[in-house]
Amino acid sequence: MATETNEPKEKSLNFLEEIIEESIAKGNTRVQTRFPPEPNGYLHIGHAKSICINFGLAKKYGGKCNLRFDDTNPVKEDVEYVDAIKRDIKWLGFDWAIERYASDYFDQLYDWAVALIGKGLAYVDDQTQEQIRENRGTISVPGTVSPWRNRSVEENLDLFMRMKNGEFADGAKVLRAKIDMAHTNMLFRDPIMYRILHTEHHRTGNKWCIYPMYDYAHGESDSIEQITHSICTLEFDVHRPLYDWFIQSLEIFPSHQYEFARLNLTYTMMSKRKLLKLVQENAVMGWDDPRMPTICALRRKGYTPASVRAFAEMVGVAKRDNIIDLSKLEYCVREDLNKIADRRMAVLNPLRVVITNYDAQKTELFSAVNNPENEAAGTHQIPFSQVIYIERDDFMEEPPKKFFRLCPGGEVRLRYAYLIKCEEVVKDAAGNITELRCTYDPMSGSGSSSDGRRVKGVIHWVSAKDAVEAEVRLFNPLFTKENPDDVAEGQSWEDNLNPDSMVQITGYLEPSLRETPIGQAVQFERVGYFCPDLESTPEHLIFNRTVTLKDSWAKINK
RNA sequence: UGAGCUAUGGUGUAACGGUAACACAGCAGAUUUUGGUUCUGUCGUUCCCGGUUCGAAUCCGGGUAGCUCAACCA
Repeated sequence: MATETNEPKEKSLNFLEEIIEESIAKGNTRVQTRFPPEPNGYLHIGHAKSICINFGLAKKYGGKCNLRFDDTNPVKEDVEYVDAIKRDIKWLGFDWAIERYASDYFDQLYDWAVALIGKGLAYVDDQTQEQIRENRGTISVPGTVSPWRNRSVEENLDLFMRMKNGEFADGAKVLRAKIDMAHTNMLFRDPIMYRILHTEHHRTGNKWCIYPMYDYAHGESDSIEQITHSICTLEFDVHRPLYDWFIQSLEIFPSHQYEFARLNLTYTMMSKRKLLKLVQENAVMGWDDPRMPTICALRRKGYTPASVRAFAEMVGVAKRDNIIDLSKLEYCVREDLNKIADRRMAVLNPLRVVITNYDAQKTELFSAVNNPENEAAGTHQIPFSQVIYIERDDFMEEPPKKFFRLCPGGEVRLRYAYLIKCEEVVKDAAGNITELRCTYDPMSGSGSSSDGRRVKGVIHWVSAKDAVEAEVRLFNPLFTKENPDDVAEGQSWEDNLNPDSMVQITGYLEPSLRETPIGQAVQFERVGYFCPDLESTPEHLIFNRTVTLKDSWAKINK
């Protein structure tokens, strides 16, 4: 009886899940991943994808995901970033098995370097940075061997120890792996393992003046933590052979690296280095400026963690370069907010309306549902009086044929309140509309009308004397270029900055909006989703636009 | 001009030799106390050329295009 078509369709696996399931099939049932940020900046939506992948995979296969800070370069790193990163991961809804730092492994890493020297696989090089660069060759021409490459094990051991002891200045010497200066993979041309940096480290202080490079530290850290699946982005693909080389040379736990394509979003800059520059040059208000793609900025704008997770799920995981429509992210946010956000009325571009046959002294309260999609959300009261504001866009003196809202002689429903009819348009000397004079149907309060007529147009409004004035910020993409990361040579991001990325206006809000908690988005009817800003106070409300509604009425104008 | 990675609708992601699917965007319509939400319909010669096969997005050969790599960054 049960037909095949009714069977729930099995969700297909992404390539990482396939790799894991294959290894499980071979008997390797343990799954251990890690999320390894460098604490040199704030996490952004691209990291959110990586977090969802790493924590998601671990959860799906009954494994664990570690948080490991890749803090091998003290000149760029800071505890400020460590704290922010932890906060953002938690906000996204994930928790790590253990928290580690590459710097926890500095002693072990040093011992392993000594072992590699002992095996004749590493040597101390006295060449200058420039000489090393020149002798590395290029992509098509082989490198040149260092004159120091054949030092004895004893001499290397002695020199490396003295490097550690602080006998040499920054840049005087480096420790290099001895591999192949003619290798087609540039990373195999005797990669640098340690450099001298007389810099205080945010965790180890002044204990070390030599610091391991990424290639030497990362795989080993994975190995120490017995990571089974070390997942990173595509640009690390060329590093994998070196990752394997160190692990094999050291004969330690064989972690493996797998690469996926990083997330790109239209009109969004994703390069951490460039984002830092935006902050440093005050092009934005800070890392959590609502125009930034950082997780803390999304939080400030009122995005929900669930919507970001849904987005990560929706974009999938693959190995080809991609650029995802920003509309996809916004869809995920709206989808979530549609279900949970309360509706409120707010007028952002006010037009004064006087209801001539309504008692000037009177105030009525109308009951409005908080969320038509969720009855349990309840209702709230909205004051109504003789003078109200409506949206300027909701009135047209000469309406096109399919315009359903207010026009001279026309009638609309004020949401939750009366039907009103426009009797007169008041203009100033310059011909600008300054006020509408309308009459209302006293019998139309509960959704009915005195004679059973119905109108097609329903508009939002606020009572002028009860309205709360608030700063409302409308955010648009920071960049006009579809892919701002991809700037031409010699061109800077400034050329692509959108001058209208932030528009600040004064809005008139219904009084209940005073009680909206910071960071919680509500829907302003027909306008979009907004949430109170961090800097909002009861005396001075600031609302940020979270995301717009689908703007289907705009096309009626064109 | 070396090596590696990747090619499926406007954008993403599936299909694992058997009639190319899902989502977003777009377009059209229905419902609606907001034109939102919800619902329905619609949109493709799988980068190219050749081969294997009854049958190819999938396998093989050869092209082409895009991306990555020449920090004492990660």
